[in-house]
Amino acid sequence: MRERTADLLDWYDVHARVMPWRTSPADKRAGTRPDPYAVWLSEVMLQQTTVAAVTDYFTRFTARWPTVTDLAAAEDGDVMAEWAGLGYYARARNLLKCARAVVADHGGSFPADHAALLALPGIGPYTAAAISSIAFDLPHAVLDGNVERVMARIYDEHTPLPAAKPILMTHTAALTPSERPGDYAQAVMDLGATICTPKSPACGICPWRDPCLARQRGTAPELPRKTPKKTKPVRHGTVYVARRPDGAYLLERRPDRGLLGGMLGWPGSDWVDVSIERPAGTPPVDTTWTKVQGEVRHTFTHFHLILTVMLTETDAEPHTGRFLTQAEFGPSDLPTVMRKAFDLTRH
DNA sequence: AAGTCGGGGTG
DNA sequence: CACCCAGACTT
Repeated sequence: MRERTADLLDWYDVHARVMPWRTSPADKRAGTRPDPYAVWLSEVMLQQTTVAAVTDYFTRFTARWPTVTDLAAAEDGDVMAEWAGLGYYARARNLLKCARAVVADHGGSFPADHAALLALPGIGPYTAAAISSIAFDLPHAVLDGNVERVMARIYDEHTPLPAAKPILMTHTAALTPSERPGDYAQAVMDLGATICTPKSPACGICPWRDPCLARQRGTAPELPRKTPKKTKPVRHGTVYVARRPDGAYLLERRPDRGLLGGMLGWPGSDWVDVSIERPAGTPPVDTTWTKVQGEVRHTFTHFHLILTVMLTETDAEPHTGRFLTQAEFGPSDLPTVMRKAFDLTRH
């Protein structure tokens, strides 16, 4: 299989997808080097997130903060607001920590060293290997969901994930070339995203069609095997949307730890598993509240949520949170579940 | 090893 | 509806 790496790189030379953060093989041959800041920022955004969802966020971030030094100097709230809607908000908090560590400890340049990268906040095994190989041409192997699927298929590996990870890592590490390790990594991921897809893989046009054991044995569509997941429970809660006559809204900053950490949100009850009656919590302002018609339905990683939305217009002093003026806040600054609650009040 | 942590696209 | 995704971090 080792000699097949060249076939994949040849395929990548022709079929590499164009992305705003990517340096094409042709540009690299002409002497262009990838920007480690762009590689890092894109790889963090791409953690468990699709290319389509990331593209606009990447463009806005690099326009607003062109270098890691610019980002390190940004206000926390501005970065969280710019990240709003992309999800996994710990990434945004760690993004700032990492940028500030690069400035404070590495002179404002990302270290060209796998161990040093791995020590930075928000950079785990995948992202450290991705930056090492893509930005610095260091021969480290990346193992993401795409690579797992491609390796499980070409080696017809039936051990279920995540137990199979070490085996699959051994396979892709053995295939990673000392020349163009970053292009190899991106090529396998492109292959997984466009040809070796989870369902109905396009084996007929795959550059690894001939050596692929799963294609030979007809097992490709059922690989990789995974240990079954638990079903998501349903939780209920209530949020309170208070609007002041001047158009300001009552919001609170959620604690850094936990769900939607560091993001703005509406005050409200805890979110609890299905109960006899829905949790109402304590209204943040003593006034008359009106139940908004309908409800908010939203699904997080490990539970479904149904929210009751209460609405009022008041200029009374709140017990919690702070009224943010129209200049200080827009609905796009909110995580999606909170934006859904806002939208419900506007119907 | 298992649980926490978003959101959108796909079938 | 469930599944998938260029995973990291905590316990």
